[in-house]
Amino acid sequence: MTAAEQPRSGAKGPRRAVAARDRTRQPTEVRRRLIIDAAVPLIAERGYTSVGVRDVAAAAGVSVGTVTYHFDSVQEILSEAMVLHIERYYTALSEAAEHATSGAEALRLLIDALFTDDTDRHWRMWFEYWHAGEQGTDAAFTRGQADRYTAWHRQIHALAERGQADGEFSCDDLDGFTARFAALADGLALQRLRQAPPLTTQEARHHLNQFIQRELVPRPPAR
Amino acid sequence: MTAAEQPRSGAKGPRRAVAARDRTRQPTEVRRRLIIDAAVPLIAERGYTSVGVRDVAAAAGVSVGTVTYHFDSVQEILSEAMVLHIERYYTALSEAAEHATSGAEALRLLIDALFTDDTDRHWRMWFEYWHAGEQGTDAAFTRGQADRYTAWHRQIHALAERGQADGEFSCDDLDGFTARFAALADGLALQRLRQAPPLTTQEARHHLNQFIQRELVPRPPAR
Amino acid sequence: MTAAEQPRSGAKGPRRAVAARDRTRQPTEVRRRLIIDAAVPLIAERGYTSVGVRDVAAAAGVSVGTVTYHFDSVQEILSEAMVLHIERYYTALSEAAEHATSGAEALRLLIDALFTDDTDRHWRMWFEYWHAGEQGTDAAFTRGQADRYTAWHRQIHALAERGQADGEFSCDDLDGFTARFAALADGLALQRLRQAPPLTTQEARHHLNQFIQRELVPRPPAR
Amino acid sequence: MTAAEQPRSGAKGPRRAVAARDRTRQPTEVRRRLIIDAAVPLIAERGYTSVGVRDVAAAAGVSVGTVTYHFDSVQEILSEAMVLHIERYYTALSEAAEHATSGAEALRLLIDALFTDDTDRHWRMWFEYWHAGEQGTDAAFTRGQADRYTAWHRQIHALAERGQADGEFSCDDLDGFTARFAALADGLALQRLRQAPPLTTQEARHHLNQFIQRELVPRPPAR
DNA sequence: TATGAATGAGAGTTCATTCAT
DNA sequence: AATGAATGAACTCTCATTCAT
Repeated sequence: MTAAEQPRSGAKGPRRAVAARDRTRQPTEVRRRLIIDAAVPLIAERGYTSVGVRDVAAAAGVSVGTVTYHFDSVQEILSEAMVLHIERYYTALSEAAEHATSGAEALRLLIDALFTDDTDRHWRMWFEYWHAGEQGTDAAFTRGQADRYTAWHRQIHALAERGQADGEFSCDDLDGFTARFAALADGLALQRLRQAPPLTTQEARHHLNQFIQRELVPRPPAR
Repeated sequence: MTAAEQPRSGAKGPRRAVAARDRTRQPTEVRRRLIIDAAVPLIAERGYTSVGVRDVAAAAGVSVGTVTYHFDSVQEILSEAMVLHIERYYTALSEAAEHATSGAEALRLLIDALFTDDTDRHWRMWFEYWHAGEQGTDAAFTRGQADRYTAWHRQIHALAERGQADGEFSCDDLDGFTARFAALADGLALQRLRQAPPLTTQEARHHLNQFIQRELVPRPPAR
Repeated sequence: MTAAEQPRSGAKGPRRAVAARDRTRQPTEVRRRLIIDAAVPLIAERGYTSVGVRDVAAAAGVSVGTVTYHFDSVQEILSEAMVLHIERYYTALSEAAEHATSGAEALRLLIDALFTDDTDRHWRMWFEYWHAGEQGTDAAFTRGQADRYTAWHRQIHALAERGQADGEFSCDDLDGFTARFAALADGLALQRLRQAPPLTTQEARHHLNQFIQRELVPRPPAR
Repeated sequence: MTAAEQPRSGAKGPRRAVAARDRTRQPTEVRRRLIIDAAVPLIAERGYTSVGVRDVAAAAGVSVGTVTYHFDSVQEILSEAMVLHIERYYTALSEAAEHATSGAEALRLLIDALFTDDTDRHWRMWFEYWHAGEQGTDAAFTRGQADRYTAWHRQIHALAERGQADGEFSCDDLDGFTARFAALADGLALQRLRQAPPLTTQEARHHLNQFIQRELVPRPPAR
């Protein structure tokens, strides 16, 4: 899934691709997608500021010319790669929550999906995405970020609302809960990625569960 | 407010240090410090990946040669600048908490100091620092980050412990509280810096206060 | 403190310049001039669109980094090189005319200086300069061109006026004469550079002399 | 007026031919001509060094592949486009002169046709053509240029000769007159295209008419 | 005949680092 | 200690050309 390893052997010479290059032709949309897919792990591993067209080209198994033929700039590639990955992640989270039979269970499933052993790269990417918005990027990118943030908040909000509507628990400040939940998740991810020793996924989930227990007061099932 | 820009209107050729005449000699440590101080605002504003030796030199009013004379690499300058700034910030937070007469008040003061109108640059720097650890940086830097994180946690822990010892409130999981508090603070800062509209400082403080109210159960003063 | 030293030792082929490069240091203004001087013949021979930084660097005996250190862009180098050369040429023409004792003689000397065996490169450069103004270049460049054109016309005009004032010849339309003289000179240069067989310098001068004979009616010396 | 621009608003990825659907097949000669015709205005507007295969393809409404299928190189396209345009122009000039009933009138008509409000693009193209011969171009191109120059001179020469044969005026040096006339026309065109303020078409014609008045001494109609 | 994806050499530019002064 | 000219590797991007379809 990650790979994209390029032998890139000792090859000092003309730096040809390994064997006689495939030179397989792909419709633009397909090739674009292949390139973006190849860029995702690079960004997750090295950080978007350290990824260049040559890296992407090598990872995608095409020439630099091919990369620049399909994209207007590196920025475009990196942005699309980050966005693609982020959206994939959120889609996965949504799906996890959809299987629930109640709001409370949905939140629990969401928490379980938020921190597993292979969500680290997602979080890494998420913070790369976050950091990329800091400067230099255009308005569209920034707006996209804000939109994604909003959508994520809305999803949390909806689940909490559903639980409340179903009478599972009560909460006097749904918006506040949402903001705190989202913030806590982000902050725990930071701890997992930076602290030594890192927060375990289990601990991260535990903290979130503790949190909702305190914020969402369980209501006794209607008699 | 910070700027340090070079007017450089119609000028051609290489940029030069602003004041070339006052070639004041400074003891190494003094000069190092002056340079680092000049680098701090640059990083906060542009991000550390966008700050070069020339920028630092210009901001410090010295030549590039002077900068590289005192430092082994750009990395060194940027690392030290970030560390310096972070430590300053935490020192300020500590001092804010020290004026308290009780653990509970100390936590409140800490929260007040965490989000004010001029803590944005500190948070920005904090996330730059955080992001810088992602890759490329050496072990020492990474260790320093972890240490700083630990120290910050210890401080929160100590305040909570103090409150508990004084019987102000009770908490059955001080370590857990600490982790969640730190995470929540980081996550709220992320929201403040990226969301549209941004979280206000007031809201951020409110969320933290709500959080400790729920986590630290107040105990009636001993009769 | 930070280290992060890159060994960088094993460097396979550092690809140093041929011999131990001089690495002679020059004040910016001197180096700029050396580079521009090196660029002039390149432009005259290959045309300004075919001259790149690497060519200029090689011709000037410095590295590309040195070239870009002293100039903001290739455009800047090429523009300055063309301007420098053009101005040198016109200065030479002015000096040639200055030695004359009368307006009529001045015009003859001017014509002699306009077409000699080593004015071809000047004309070539002139047309490069002319062509460079066609598009893409900024307003300052275009204005400079117009100014230079005007100055050249003024010079011709002044000489003709002097001859008329001295009673050497009469001309009822000095401005018209000027425009035609300048145009004829340019047009003859075009023929010299492109026609097969090329117009000889002698022929070019002859045409100009014929022209002034027809335009400037000699007046019998006052009796 | 010419444009041929691609709207290409927010589009990402490679540019495509405008109308991809009407993949009409054309005999080689027809397609070549269509492509060359499309290239002409591009050269006149941007200069031949700024015109690429993609531009030509877009302007011709075909793919890059089609362009390179019909031509061996960009140079070939641009050369042919310039030649085509130049020849068209000279043909128009010839026709203008043909309607005359005498050599003198023919010259006047020629002058009128040389500078009108829509000859600017022709002159621009002419100088592009001229400049293109400077370097890089092959022998055939250079020879073609010389031939065209010669033909143009021959035409002027013929008209002057006719006038002289008809006894309209006398000229003791027809070759010299021809060279000067051609040179003057070129030089005036340069002034029109570069001077600020530009020479008006009226002035340009006036200068040429003045010139022939001085060079071709009118002879009283035979009694 | 026509297409357009693929290529790679080469362009201009940036910039951390070196080092003679 | 301080300077700033010099360096060259590495970057992104352009573009004529190739070629499978």
